[in-house]
Amino acid sequence: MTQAKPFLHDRATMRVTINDMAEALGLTKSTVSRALNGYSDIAEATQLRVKRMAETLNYQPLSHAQAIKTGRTRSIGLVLQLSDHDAHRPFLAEFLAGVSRGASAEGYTLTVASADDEDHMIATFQELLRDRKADGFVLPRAMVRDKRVAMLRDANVPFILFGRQDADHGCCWHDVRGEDAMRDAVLHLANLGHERIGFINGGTIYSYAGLRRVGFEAGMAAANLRVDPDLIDENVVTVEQGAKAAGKLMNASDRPTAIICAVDHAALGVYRAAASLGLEIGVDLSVIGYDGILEGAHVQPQLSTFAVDTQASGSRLASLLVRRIR
Amino acid sequence: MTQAKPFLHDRATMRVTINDMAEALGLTKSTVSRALNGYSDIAEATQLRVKRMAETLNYQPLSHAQAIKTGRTRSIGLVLQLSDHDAHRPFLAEFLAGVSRGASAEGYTLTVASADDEDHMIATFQELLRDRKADGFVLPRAMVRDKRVAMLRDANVPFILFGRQDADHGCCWHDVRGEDAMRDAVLHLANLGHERIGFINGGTIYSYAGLRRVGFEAGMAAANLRVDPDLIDENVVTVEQGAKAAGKLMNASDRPTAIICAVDHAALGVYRAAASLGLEIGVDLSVIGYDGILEGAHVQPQLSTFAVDTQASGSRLASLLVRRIR
DNA sequence: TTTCTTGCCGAAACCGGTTTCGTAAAACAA
DNA sequence: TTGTTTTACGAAACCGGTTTCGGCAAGAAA
Repeated sequence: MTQAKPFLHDRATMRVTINDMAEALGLTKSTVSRALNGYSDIAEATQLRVKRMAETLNYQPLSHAQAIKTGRTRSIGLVLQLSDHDAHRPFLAEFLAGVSRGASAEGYTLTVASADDEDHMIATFQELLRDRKADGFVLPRAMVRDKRVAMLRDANVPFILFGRQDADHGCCWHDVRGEDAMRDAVLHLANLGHERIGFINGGTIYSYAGLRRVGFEAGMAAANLRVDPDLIDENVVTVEQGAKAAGKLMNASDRPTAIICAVDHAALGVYRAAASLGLEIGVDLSVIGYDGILEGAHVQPQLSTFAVDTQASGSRLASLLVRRIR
Repeated sequence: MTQAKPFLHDRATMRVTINDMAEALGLTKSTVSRALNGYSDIAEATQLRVKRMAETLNYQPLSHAQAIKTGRTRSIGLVLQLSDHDAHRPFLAEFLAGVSRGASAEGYTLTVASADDEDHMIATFQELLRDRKADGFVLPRAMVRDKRVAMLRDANVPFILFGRQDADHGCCWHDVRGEDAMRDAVLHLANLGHERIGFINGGTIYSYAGLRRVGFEAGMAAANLRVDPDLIDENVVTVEQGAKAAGKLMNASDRPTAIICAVDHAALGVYRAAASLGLEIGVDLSVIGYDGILEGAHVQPQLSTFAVDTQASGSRLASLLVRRIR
């Protein structure tokens, strides 16, 4: 009259536990555990037998059951900065998709949190760590002086930056070489005969801005062109700011014939400014952006830009981080 | 010669455990646990004492330590559909930020995964459940026939839809009333004297499309206007599709003087089509969109649209789900 | 008073893993 | 053959919680 496991299908079609494994193999769970973790005091043959059984039974140890002893959850964390009104939001989706896919390819999951400001972000990190919600972190949008980096390094927590951290900070990063793009943009324009080339940079608190400026200057040097400080503006990331910056540049005694923008949204602002000045893009003024935002395809003429595969970067980042954690 | 807790600050500044609590209070950990969980067999006074101590010691039970017994991790899941090439990606960032903030306000965390297609998505759900990575799910972009809903309901897992599920499915949802917006749009245009009003709807596999069509038709009825099938197109979500659809509508024997789009990107397509037909938006043809995408502000004339607070929705959704889980 | 409840808490088992320790059998040395 | 290492596994403790069960003391009923 015994009823076998009544609510078997209630939620998650009843997991296979390590005890099931032990029973099926005629071993103790300690042996099973050590076999799966490759301890050397378990016979090679036994390890194989156990692993094969895990395969057929589709056994996967419960990550948080392990976590209580090991401290590691097999999950990586990512904290969104809400107040960050930068124009890059659209990419965040791509990026997250990439990170999550990269993580899951490594058997990890992605935990996403959000913070209002920098201090709240630090607190969020600490909470996540205290509650063991993340073994390591992906830090999008590396900054020149990055509080997150300082905190995590002090706490000895693995992390990886997206966008470089300058110089000797000795932490791990992955990035797309935006400076090369800037350099190529300059050379391309120079080849077309442009000599007065302006540069509208992004937010200088972020590492990428410094790098892209270096790239721009390198291009100018390579093309034997003088860098005119009047033709450079920084900290512009929105369309509005871009329009304003373009207005300033076009006000220079010797107008630029081309403008390179570190950020596509700024480039769209240049379009707008050009329109109000009665200038035709592509004729009176050339513009090159960077990012590959969708809006760029819907303006006339289509914006020349460098498309970046954010998703691939995210995925890459995740697997690098996981390897770092191990 | 004993060294007290050597690596105390190694990672997460050493958590307070339930044992610390028990010791500090002079109680057993079982009493502490039950006190915190409000068991009635613990004296009121004791419960208070324990809770206060938890406050001062900043004690928070480790969610995955609880999970191993209770099965619940205090985390909600969200699976991204990667193949979903819809134009709404930009909103995903907002949405995620909202969900994560809503979750953390309830003491929950957000686990994000991704899937390539619908089948993979189901598998992802099951894996997440099997590994107890999520106690419940937020399902963005409700579909008319939603496999996710079927699966999760069968498995008896709590979830909540964003965008409605039609009729009697008896599952929980939260949404923004897009149909009212469509209705208002029609009435607004009718007030301006428009009689030939076209409607370009979104993807009919999603619930929102049906609703918005209903809203459009309601508006037409309220304005005493006839709905002309030739002035309706569906399943258009990209700019390109929008341009094509607009071309079709403008080819009708009796051209529309206004077009309402269920999706902003489609509206941008209408702009494009109008340009190639030599029509001026706002003069020869009126357009109203829905979503409030940023690009809408950068076209001439600015797109009339309904801005949606996706982040607030996400946050709302998360707290509703958490309450459902409890 | 004695007995029966009831209230309140401790002891102990348990969840699904990991890790330390001990030990029988096998392998090697003497 | 005997003594000594290894090898390979089992037993048991542990991680940080939850939950069942049992029992003592105080209050109520007899």
